[in-house]
Amino acid sequence: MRSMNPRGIPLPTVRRLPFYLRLFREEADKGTLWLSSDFLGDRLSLGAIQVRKDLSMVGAEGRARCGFPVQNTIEVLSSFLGGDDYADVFLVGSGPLAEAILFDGTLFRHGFNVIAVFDSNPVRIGMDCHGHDILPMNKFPDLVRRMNIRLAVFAISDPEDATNALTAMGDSQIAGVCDLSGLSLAFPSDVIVDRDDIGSRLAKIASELGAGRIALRSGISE
Amino acid sequence: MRSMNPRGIPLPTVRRLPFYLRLFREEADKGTLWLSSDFLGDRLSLGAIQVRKDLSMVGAEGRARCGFPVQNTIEVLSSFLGGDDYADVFLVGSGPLAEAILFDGTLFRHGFNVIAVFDSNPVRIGMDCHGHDILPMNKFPDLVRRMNIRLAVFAISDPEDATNALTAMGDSQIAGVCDLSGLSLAFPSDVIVDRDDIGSRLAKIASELGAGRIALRSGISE
DNA sequence: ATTTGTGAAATCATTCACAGCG
DNA sequence: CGCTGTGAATGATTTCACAAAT
Repeated sequence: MRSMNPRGIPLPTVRRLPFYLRLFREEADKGTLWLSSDFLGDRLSLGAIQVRKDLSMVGAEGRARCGFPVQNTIEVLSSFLGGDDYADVFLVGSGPLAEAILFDGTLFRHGFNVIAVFDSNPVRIGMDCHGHDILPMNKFPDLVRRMNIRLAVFAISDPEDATNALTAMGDSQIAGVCDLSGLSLAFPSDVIVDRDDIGSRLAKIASELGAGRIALRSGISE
Repeated sequence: MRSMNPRGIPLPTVRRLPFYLRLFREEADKGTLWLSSDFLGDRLSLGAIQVRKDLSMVGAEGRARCGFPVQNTIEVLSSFLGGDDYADVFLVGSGPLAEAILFDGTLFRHGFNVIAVFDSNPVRIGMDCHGHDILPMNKFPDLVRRMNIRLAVFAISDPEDATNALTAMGDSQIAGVCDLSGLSLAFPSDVIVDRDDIGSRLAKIASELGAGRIALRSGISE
């Protein structure tokens, strides 16, 4: 029953981990002591086997007939997710999208902290963005180095402001960026970029649905 | 469990398509006539081979020594992405996240239209959300059916409001949901749900950095 | 009787190697 | 040459089948 997988955890698994953690925490608040992979899978629209594989990857152990112990699994998951030095992030952008990110606390709930907010638009510098002073982009590289920040969220959707901000980031030592701008910005090639936008997600869902229709027509069930 | 799509196009490919389309359109505005897979790959942090494979999947054809014809490829891509009946979507939620989505026009730029905005919080009903009347959730199922809507974006992050909204959606015929709430909501099992939040994306990036992993060329990810 | 745990198999996606064309 | 096109190889992830555990 002792499985270990130190490193080499599938990326899709890593992305699901925060969801498990939150669900475990929710249930902990209700006083639940055990959660089965079946229950977790139902709630997260995943197969039970996938859930068990994922949890076994980070060393979480369950018990036959009971499921996974809530408190212990929370510890395993949160230490895996939060136990590194990637928890502090910079937010680039201070517009509606950036505000939404700060406002709804998604990052915070995942154990990430927005340490500072930057913008390339001179008009916004010095203004307040949910309790953060908006800093000019030219301070970005130096602060990244001095505060040892590795991750940034990029949330400027105006193409011109975005390009300016990108230029300012170019010289920095930032290691990873989550780009929500929906633009095709040419980040330096040594930066790990994770691009996303809602349009592309909807395109994906639409495509999956298209499949459903075909499957129905050809009588392939499931 | 996971179905294939109409033309057997890999889901990750489908998610990259909108990014190609946007880039082609940008370059079209500049008067560019041809784009090489090399150029596209650089801009999107993808390998050139991946770009060619993706484009060939939707039937876009390039020309040796030149690349892909800008106008024609735009037509191929946009007809593939927009040429179905999934372009109209409902937006569930009217808070900061929902406003951000409407404001920065990400959906619109990808060929999706937000047709109506709903909320489960009685206080918000009838208020204005970027030009849309906020409708009560109890109208959701009927309007889904009558307007033949298949996709919804779920953007309520308050757990109680979210749960109420979900209940109201339960009876509807909605086929796919892009859930931005970051909550673990139990959508009906016949609904295709695309769950994601920024926290989970950062966790993924952090993991790539930490494990010193491949990261061959990271890019638009699933 | 259920529910976890896991190697093996299947599925899915990316990258390679090289053919073909302008 | 430079660049596209694609079957084959590789790699990654999910699912299966069943053993082990309580």
